[in-house]
Amino acid sequence: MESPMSNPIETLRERGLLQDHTDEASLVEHLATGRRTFYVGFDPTAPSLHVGNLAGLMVMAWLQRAGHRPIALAGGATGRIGDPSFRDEERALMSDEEVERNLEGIRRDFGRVLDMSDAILVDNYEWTKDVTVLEFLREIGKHFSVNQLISREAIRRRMEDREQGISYTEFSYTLLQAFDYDYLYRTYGCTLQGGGSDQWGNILSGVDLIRRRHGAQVHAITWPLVEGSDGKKFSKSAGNAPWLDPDLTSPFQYYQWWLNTDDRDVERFLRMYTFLPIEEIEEIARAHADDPGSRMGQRKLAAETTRIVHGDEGLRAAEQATAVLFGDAPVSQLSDEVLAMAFEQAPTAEIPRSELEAGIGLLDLMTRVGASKSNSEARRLIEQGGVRVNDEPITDSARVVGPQDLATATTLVIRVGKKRQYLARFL
RNA sequence: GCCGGGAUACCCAAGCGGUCAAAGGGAGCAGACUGUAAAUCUGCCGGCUCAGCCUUCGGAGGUUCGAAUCCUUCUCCCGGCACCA
Repeated sequence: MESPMSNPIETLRERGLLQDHTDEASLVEHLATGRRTFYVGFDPTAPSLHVGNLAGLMVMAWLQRAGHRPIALAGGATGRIGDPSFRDEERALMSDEEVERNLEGIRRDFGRVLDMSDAILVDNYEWTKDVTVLEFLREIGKHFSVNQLISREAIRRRMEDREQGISYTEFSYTLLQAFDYDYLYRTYGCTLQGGGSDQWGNILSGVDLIRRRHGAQVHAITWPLVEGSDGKKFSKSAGNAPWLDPDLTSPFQYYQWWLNTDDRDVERFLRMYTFLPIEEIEEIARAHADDPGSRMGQRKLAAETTRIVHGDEGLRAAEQATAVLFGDAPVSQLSDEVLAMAFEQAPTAEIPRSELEAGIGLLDLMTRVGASKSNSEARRLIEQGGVRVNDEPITDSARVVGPQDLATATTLVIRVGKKRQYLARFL
């Protein structure tokens, strides 16, 4: 923990974590003159947070380091509604069980990045579920002008889209979020809300609501929505954004994901996703530019981001697995123990030894290990020359593996392309 | 409730009786190049016991030698109108 900073806003700005904010002078002053409480909300739309949520966690961490108290809000209520902002489609409502299950995982994720001994964790379902419609309309709805709401870009876009439209439910989303801010203001003295830049409108709804109901000025900040230079690298739909939960994405896989960062994004991401001093980052960026082939920027980025989420232990495992699976040494020269370690980090399957003795079709094995979704896909990969067993390229899709193919006493490595590695262990 | 529009593979989107496992784009995957980059080029991209076969075009049924394409019906989405209050 660092000593409190007088101006965390400036820190966020130089970190590339600041997009919009309410009046800077009063916001800076506010943060400099006392320990404040702020909140950031997360929707429980998935069983874990992923790197797309990391910017928010980093902002929270910086503010926490500056001596302020974070409230992590899990959107159990709002998540049941669905935020229409900049979505082109009405979101499907999630079941209660699904929301509950997701909240569990998300709670754990906060602890990976924040110091939870000085943080508050809330679920807005708690204070929303018993509010009556009448009460809500009288106390909250009264303060909102529909004229204003429909002029908002996020909503207007949906209203103008003849194909989609917007339901009253989603239209009300911003009121609910404003209600959250109002509640946290009253209950915890929360005076700052942060969110991705798409949340700017929703956050301001809360700021306005609190001014109207309590005559108090509270604040808002947003950070930019992050995209890789190659487009939608961080979106879940791209299917490759790693989870923070090590059970869903191992530290090794997490590390590898960062290691594959585009050159153009390295410096920006070092600023956003690590706590390294700016000077050090600039130095790394310079060194990286001199010799991009060494990818020292990516290495540093991967190391730091992995450490933040998975700790020193996780980082060590990731680096060791990387050394093993991407090292120069033929896998057949590795010890069974070393491979077993990597085994913990890469996608794997355990298979009875007897099956190996009898001979297993490579297509079948690939599918079981997760290297392919189907035999057809496995066949294609082999025919395209993308598959190796240990270090041996395979071109025969009818190939059957047996005991002689083991790299070590119990393990065999299936490699697809240059980056994907799968282990099969025979016990 | 009525009228009209729509539902196609991961996403967008063609198709409108056979030549459709289904154009095109995006995403994704593999190969070449390389730095486990970027850009570019090439191939793949429903499944299978893979020169062939099987299952797909919201669900169910029907017409036809033959349907993603026609008919009936159901579900859901969108828009307009009406009704209720």
